[in-house]
Amino acid sequence: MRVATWNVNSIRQRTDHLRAWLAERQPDIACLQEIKCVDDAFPREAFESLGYNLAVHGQKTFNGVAILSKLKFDEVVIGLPGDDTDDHARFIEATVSTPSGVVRVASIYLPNGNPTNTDKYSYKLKWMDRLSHYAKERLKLEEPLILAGDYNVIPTPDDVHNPAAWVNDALFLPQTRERFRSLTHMGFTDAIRATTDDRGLYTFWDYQAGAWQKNWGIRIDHMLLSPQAADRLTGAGIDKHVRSWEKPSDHVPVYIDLAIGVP
DNA sequence: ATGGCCAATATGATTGGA
Repeated sequence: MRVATWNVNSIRQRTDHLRAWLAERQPDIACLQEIKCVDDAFPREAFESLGYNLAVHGQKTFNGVAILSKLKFDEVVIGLPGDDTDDHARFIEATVSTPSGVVRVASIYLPNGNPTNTDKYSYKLKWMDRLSHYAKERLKLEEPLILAGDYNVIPTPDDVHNPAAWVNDALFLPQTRERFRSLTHMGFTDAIRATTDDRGLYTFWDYQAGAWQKNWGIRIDHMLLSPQAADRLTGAGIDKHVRSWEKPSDHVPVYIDLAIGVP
């Protein structure tokens, strides 16, 4: 089974890119972030015609997440538990059945948090605390679980071209990285880091200042695996070349391969 | 790490992104 994640920065602007990449990489499940439209505006037919089922949690103008799956969904959960007043569309979770059992996947769009002297940063930290609480509960199920998405977290200095330039940024502050580590310490595996120690592996390059051309990138899109998923991990990768396509998203896809058979 | 971008909005300027 292949599972992937991609912040597409508007699904309507990236429909053709996503179709091309799906044909190329052939994921069984793809988590999307920043679809930037309401549910009814999602171009469903473009993906249903490729054999994907869709679970969409959209929002007008901003945010929005979705999951595409070749396997049919058993359950879908909309919204991260823990705060009924949070109206941002940043979380959707689904389960599918395989011959070897259930697989649970979440598509996550964690808040950016800048500027850090505003309530945007406290919202980010609270959101991360909610995510930790949810993750700890889910671990008790002892299922293969993949928490995939745009975390807006640079985990270590090896994950950014110029660490010094990011020390005061919400993506790299100690409190942010501390909360990300709490996820790995409770038992989740960062799939990319489980397969390589290479530096300079990035998933985002800013549109501005020629960041792509200079390879000024950051690694902020992650796939965290429960022990039952990590035990079946056979490979992981970043589709960097997609950033060089015409009119690209500023993020590129990340994918994993699991030793879980699909019909 | 900011000179340089991009997307959505009844839009021609503003907000958000990272």
